[in-house]
Amino acid sequence: MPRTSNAKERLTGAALRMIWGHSYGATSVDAICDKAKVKKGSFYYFFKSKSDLAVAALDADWKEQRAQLDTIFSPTVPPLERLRRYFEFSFEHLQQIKEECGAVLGCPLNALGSEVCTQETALREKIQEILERKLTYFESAIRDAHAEGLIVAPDAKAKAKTLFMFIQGTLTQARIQNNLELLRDVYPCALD
Amino acid sequence: MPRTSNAKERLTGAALRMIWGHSYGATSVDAICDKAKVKKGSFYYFFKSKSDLAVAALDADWKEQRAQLDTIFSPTVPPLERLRRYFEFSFEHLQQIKEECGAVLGCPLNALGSEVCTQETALREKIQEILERKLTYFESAIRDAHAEGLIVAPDAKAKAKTLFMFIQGTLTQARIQNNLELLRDVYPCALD
DNA sequence: TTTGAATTTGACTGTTCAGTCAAATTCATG
DNA sequence: CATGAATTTGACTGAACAGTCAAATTCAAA
Repeated sequence: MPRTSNAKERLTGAALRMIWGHSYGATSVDAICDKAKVKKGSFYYFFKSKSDLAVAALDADWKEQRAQLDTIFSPTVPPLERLRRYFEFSFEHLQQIKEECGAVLGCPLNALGSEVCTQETALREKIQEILERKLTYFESAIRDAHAEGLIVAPDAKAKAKTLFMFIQGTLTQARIQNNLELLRDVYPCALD
Repeated sequence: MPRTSNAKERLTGAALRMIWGHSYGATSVDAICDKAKVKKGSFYYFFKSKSDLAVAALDADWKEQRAQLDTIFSPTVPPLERLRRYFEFSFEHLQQIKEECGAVLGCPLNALGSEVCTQETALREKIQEILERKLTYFESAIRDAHAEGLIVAPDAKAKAKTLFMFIQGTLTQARIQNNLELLRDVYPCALD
C-alpha cells in the first residue's frame, strides 16, 4: 500500500521547473535529482525514464492549473471578464516567475511540445490532451459571450481556436524575445 | 584566400534539417557529421561549437528564404495576394517536407528559438533578428493594403505583429499536433 | 517485536557527448 | 615542381549521460 511520496512530488516539481526554465534536452536526470535532493536510484524506483517523469510532471501541474482555471472561468463571472482575468492572471504569473529566474518562460506546453513532438510520443500525446482541455475553457467563454450578444461568434469552436493560436504564438514570442511587454496587449488585441 | 567549402555547406544543411526535424538538444555533433559525411575534426576546423554551426545554418537558410520572400512579397503583386501566396507557399513547403520525413515541422525559428532562448544567447539573437526581418514583409503588405483601402489597418505595425503571432502560434500547434490541416484555414482566418 | 513491503543509498556499467590534436593530404599558384 | 596554406583524417580525452543493482534502511501494521 504505497503512501503519498514526498520524493515523487519533489521530482515532478523540480523537473517541470528545470525543463520549463531551460529545455527538455538540456535537463539531465542527474540535475533533476540534485535539485529535488533525491538519489538517482530513487528516481528510477519511481519513474522508468526521463520522459515518464515529464509526463507525470505535466499531469501534476495540470491538476493545479485546472483548479485555478475553474475559478477564473467560473460561469458566475461574465464571459468577457473571464477572459480578461485569465490574461491578467497569466501575465502576473509569468511576471513573478521572471523575477525568480530572470526570464520570460512562456507556455511550458508549447515549449516542451514543440521540442519533443517528433521524438517522444507519450509526452506529445499528454501535451496535446492538456492543450485540448485548455481550449475548452476559451470555447465556453466565447459561446457564452456570443449568447449574451457581447461578441459576434456564431462558430465558438473556430473562434476559440483562432484566439488560442494567437495567445500561444504570443507566449512563444514572449519567451524567445524574453519580453513580457508582448503580453500586455493581448487582451485588447484579442477582442477581434 | 578560402574557397567556397562544400563540407561547410553540407554541415549547415544537415544541421538545419536534423535540428528542425528533431531538436537542438537531441541532435549531436557526431550525428550531424555522419549525415554530412564530414569528420568531426573538420567540423571543428570550420565551426568553433555546435551553437556556432546552428547560427551559420540559420544564416544560410535565411539567405535562401529571403530570395523567395522577395518574389512572393514583390510590390508588383497586389498586397492581399502577397499574403495569400505566402500562405500557399508555406503550406506546400511543409507538405513536401512532411512527405519526406513524415512529420509537420512548423517554423524552425519558433521551435529552435523556444528551445534554446534561455541557454544560447548568440543563437537567440540571430533568431530574433531573422524573425524581425520576416515581420517586415507582412508589415509592408498590410501597409499597402490599407493604403489601397482593401483593409482597415491604420497601425500597420501593430496589425502585422498580431498577424505574425497568429501565424507562428498556428505553425507551432501544427507541429505539436502533427496536423497540416490547421494551416489550411490560416488565410481566411487571417483576414480579420 | 517481528515481518514484509516501500523506499533510499551509493557505487557501478557502458555509452555518448563535445571538443582536441598532430599528422597526413589536397590544392592553388608562382 | 615547389611551397605554403587550406582541408581532411582518425585516434584520442575526459566529462556527462541514462540507466542498473544489491544491499541498507525505514515504516506500517499484525
